[in-house]
Order: sequence, then C-alpha cells, then structure tokens
Amino acid sequence: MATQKSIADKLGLSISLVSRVLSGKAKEIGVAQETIQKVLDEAQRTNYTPNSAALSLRGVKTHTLGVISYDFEDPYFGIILGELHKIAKQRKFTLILAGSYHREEETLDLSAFAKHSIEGLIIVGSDRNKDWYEKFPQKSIPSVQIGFTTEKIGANICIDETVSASLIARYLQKQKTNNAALFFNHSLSHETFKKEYIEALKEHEITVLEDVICDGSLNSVKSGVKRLKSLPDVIIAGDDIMATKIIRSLHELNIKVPDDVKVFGFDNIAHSRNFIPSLTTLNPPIKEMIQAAFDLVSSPKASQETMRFTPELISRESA
Amino acid sequence: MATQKSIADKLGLSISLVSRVLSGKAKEIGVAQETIQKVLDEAQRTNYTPNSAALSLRGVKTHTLGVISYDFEDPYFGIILGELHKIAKQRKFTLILAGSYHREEETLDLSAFAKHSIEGLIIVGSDRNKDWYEKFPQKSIPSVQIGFTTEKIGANICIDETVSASLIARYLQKQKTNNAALFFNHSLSHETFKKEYIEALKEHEITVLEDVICDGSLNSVKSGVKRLKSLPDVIIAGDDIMATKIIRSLHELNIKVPDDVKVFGFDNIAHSRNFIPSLTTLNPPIKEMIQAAFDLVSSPKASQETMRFTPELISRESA
DNA sequence: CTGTTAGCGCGTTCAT
DNA sequence: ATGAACGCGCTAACAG
Repeated sequence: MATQKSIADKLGLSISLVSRVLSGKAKEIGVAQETIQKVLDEAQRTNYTPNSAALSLRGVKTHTLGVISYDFEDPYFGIILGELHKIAKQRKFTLILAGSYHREEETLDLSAFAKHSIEGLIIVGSDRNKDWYEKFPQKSIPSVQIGFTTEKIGANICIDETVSASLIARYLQKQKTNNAALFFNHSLSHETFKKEYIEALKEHEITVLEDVICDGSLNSVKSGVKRLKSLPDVIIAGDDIMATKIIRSLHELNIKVPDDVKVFGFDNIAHSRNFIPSLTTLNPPIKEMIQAAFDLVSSPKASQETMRFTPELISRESA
Repeated sequence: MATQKSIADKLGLSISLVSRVLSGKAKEIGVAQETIQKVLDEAQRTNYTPNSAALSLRGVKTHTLGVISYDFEDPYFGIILGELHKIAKQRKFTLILAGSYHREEETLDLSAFAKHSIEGLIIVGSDRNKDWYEKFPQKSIPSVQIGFTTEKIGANICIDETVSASLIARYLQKQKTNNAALFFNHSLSHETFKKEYIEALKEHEITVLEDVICDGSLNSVKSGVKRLKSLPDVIIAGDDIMATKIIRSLHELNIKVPDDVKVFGFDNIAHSRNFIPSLTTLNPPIKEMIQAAFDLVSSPKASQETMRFTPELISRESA
C-alpha cells in the first residue's frame, strides 16, 4: 500500500510536504506548483489511499455514522437503509451497523461503534427503553431516532399520529362508516397511533366496537377475526402487513373485502398496491423523513428537535 | 474516553502493563494477580473500549466486514442483513455498508471500506460486472458473493438453478400441465434461472408458449399479460413479487388464479403466504446460505469455493 | 517554500 | 514483575 512516506521517499521530499499536498492544503500554505504536480502524479501512479486508521487516530473527522436497527424484517428497513445510504454516499459518510432483536431480549452490542469512532447515531424504529444507552461511551455525539420512543435521547423523526388519525376518521366518516374494529399489536408505534385513532373516531361519531390486540402472526390475526362478535363496517389495522393478514383471514372465512367489511392499513408498503384488494392506507413521506434525519444527525451541533411528518391518505380498494 | 493511558495514570502503573492485561497477555508474560485485577476493575469502571484506529494502525485484526448491497429494496435484503448481523454479533464482527444502484448506473463507493480497514467482503445480490473491483485496494481479503455473477472474485453462494428448474418442472408435470408462459426480467438471476427452466420444461414435455421479458413494474407486467396470445396452463414468474403482479394484472382482467391459469413464483417472501391466492413458490434456505457465506468470508484463508443450495418447493394455492 | 518534530492509542521489543 | 521507548500513517506546530 502506498503511503505518504513511500511517496516522499521516492520523490526525495519530506513527508509533511506530501501530506500538505495530499490534504489539499498546498496552495493555502504555499507549495511550489511543480512540487505539487510531482506529488499528485506519484500518488496517482501508486494508487495512494489515505489510511483512515491513522486519520481517525489523529482526530480527523471520520464521517462515520452508526445505525441501530430494532427490526431488520420491517418491510421498510431496506428502504430506509437504502435512502440513508444514498444520502451518506452523496455526503461521503460511512454507515456502520448495529442492531438488536427485541423479541429475543438481546442486548445491543455497541462495541462496533466504539471500535470505529462514529460521529452520529441513527436509530431506526420505535422503542420503549434505551437501557443500552447507559453504557454508551459517546453520549455527546448527535443522534436521531426515526420512530417513537418513551426515552428520547436526541432528535426525533416521526409521523404525526394526531393528523394521521383525523385523516382516517374524516375519510371513514365521509364514507358513512358507523363503527370500527381495531387490530393492533403491542409495539409502541401501534399503541401510539391506536390511542389517537380511538379519540379521532369518537370525535367523528364512529363507534369502536372492538379493540383486538394480537402479535401479528397470521394465526393470531385469524383467531382475532374469528372471535369478532359482529362484523364492523371497517377494520383498522396497525400496519399494512397486519391489514393483509386480516384480509387473508377474512378471505379464508369467506368474508369479502370491501363488500362485507372494509380494511384500512398503514405504511403503504410496496406490496399494498398489488394486493387483492389493493390496500387503502396512509403513505408516510419516507424520503423527506430520512433526509431530515440525516440532516439532524450529521450537523455539527447535536439537536433535540422533534419533527413530525404528515402522511398522505392513499385511497384504493380495501376501504 | 478511557484509554490505556488514563487507566495507567490513575493506577500509577505503566501503559505497557495495562496493555498486557487488557490484551489478555498478562498471564502469559507474568503479571501480579493483584495488578491484573486492579487494571481490570478500573477498565470496567471507566468503560474502557480499545480504540480501533490505533489497533488497525498497528495491524491488529479489526474484525470488520464490508457489505455491498446491489439492491436495498430487495425484499430479502433486510432478512439477509439481519442474519448477517446476528452471526456477526455472535462472532464479534462489525458490519460496514456500501452499496450501489445498478439502475442509475452509479458507481460503487469503496472509500468506506478503505477508511475502516475491512477484513472481508460480502456482496449481496447478483451482478454482471465488477468494474469497481479494478480500483479495490484490498484485493487480497476474503470475499463472498451471495447471488449469481459472471465475474467471480472470491467464494460464491447461490441457489442451484438446475435443481430448482427440475423441481418446478416435475411438479407441473404431475399436475398435467401442458404449456407455460415465462415472465422474467433482465437481471442475471432471472436469466440464469430462465435458461434452466426452459430446458427442464422441455424435458418434462411442457411447451413454453411465450417468453415475456418485462422490467417488473406493474404496468409492464400488465401489458405483458394483455399481450399474451393465449392463456397458458401456467405462468412462471422470476420471483414472488413478479408473481403477485401477474396475479394482480390477471385479476384486473378478470382472469382467475389458479382456476383459469396457474402462477408459480420464486423466493417465498414473507408475503406469499398471505397473498390471495397464496403463492406456490420455491423457498431458498436463507439461513443456511448466510451462515455459509459468513463462514467463508470470515475464515483466515480466502476461498474460491462455490456452494449451491437447494430450495424447497412450497405448494400453496396459486399453482 | 520546505523540513523537523511531536503525538494521537496501542502492542511489542528491550531493558531493568 | 514492571517500565521506557519505538513505530504504525498521518497532520499540525514550529523552525528554518
């Protein structure tokens, strides 16, 4: 591997001179044009790449962000990571990954972040506690969470649950919906929205007949559907995946959507357009949210800001 | 941040002593048990984490793997990354992310890998060329690609296309299928499978009526379906997403699956069980594949091995 | 305009 | 059983 020393030796110059040229500070300091060119040429020829270890040891900015994911199987995870990566690339940032599996009660491994010194932290997903943050050695770096939390540690990007709820309630009211059943799971995100939904529905004179809580597996959804005392006008699901499972369950019980009952989703996952029936749902402005998240976390000063984004109602076949 | 120096100062010991203890070489060299304990305690108390920059500068193993993704929106990307992360965590490896967008002809940014010195490379997805590899500075590190490629550079993990094809062909033959239409896109993965499918179908006396190539958008799939000269017994899709789009298109044209035409998928994405009709498809042994990939890339000696995995046929409603 | 020096955190001689 | 000194590759302060 080519180093500044190898270039300096070859050219009979000093290392620091080479350093100046290679770090672009040649002009500023005043280096002979001819020397600059020689160094540049030799660097080019030998395929010189700065050694990051040395740089970060010297305290030079590493432009490295840590990403924590709470759920790799979230259908949006890939999209979010893709967007993050896109912006990171534009701005010459590197992404390092950590994650945890809530369900298995695993603890978050932060050694990855300590190992490479990260300059910002992006948390993807909602959570209820940040026990791992206790031991986090770099508490001063800017951080942002994309999702809901009960333990805010930095900036926060989420969807406006109040606006979302009234969007849905108004839509359903216009369709002369009188009553609804709710299918949500135990996640903080579901619970946050559900609370607002219940209120907004009441305000719009829609009765919540039942409030089903299930873990989201097809089986638990189906048994939830089976146990419904009566068929409501609409079933509101915590997310699109839940919605498809509800529709699938109804289908297996020979109940038609939307003729017998409407189903409302949330997320507008790629799949929702192709599903039969296609899903009426709320579309979060993902790109804008990720963009904002990146801006918050890559800025020099740590922010505590909370930004709420408004989703768009996508009216399709299911409701 | 706690460093060896900070611990040494606090305890009134020398840095090198602390270093020996912390790098586990205390016993070997002969350090007083009492001293060892003091250092360990102080390290614990101050939350000491070794600085990777310093380590890699000294040439110590960083246990860092680079991950290249060709498509963040692939429904399997999250699953794969989740599995990779799980194993990485167990074995104390760190994952660094790079990626590219084939469709936008973007080039791969490898500076992320140069910055943190990676010890292995995992490529997720199929590709046709590795132009970026020309400029890759660390060609000697072990690498593995999960997917097909025409330009193999290290180990390779993929699905056995021949076995897959005969699995499908036999299944269809048993169902008295006489003819088929193929819906595939331009990706190397699709093309690889398609070639084998055509051969296997011929061997099992199933006529390929049409071979539709589309980009995978719902529109292009639908117009492909519309242009079908006659309805085949079965439509074989390159992947499950394509299959759902085909079924959706057929649905919009009032053609029933599987009554009027069967549809066969590939991938067994999470969604395929919930789709209406549920998808008959091939299920790749993802966990085993990822496990194998990780073993290959994290082993000290770079391997050129190619491992082919056999999928399992999941018979559901669509075919 | 260019060279010398120091030091970032760590493991490793070589001394003691 | 412990410490001092060196160097990995690099930049910045200081000195010509």
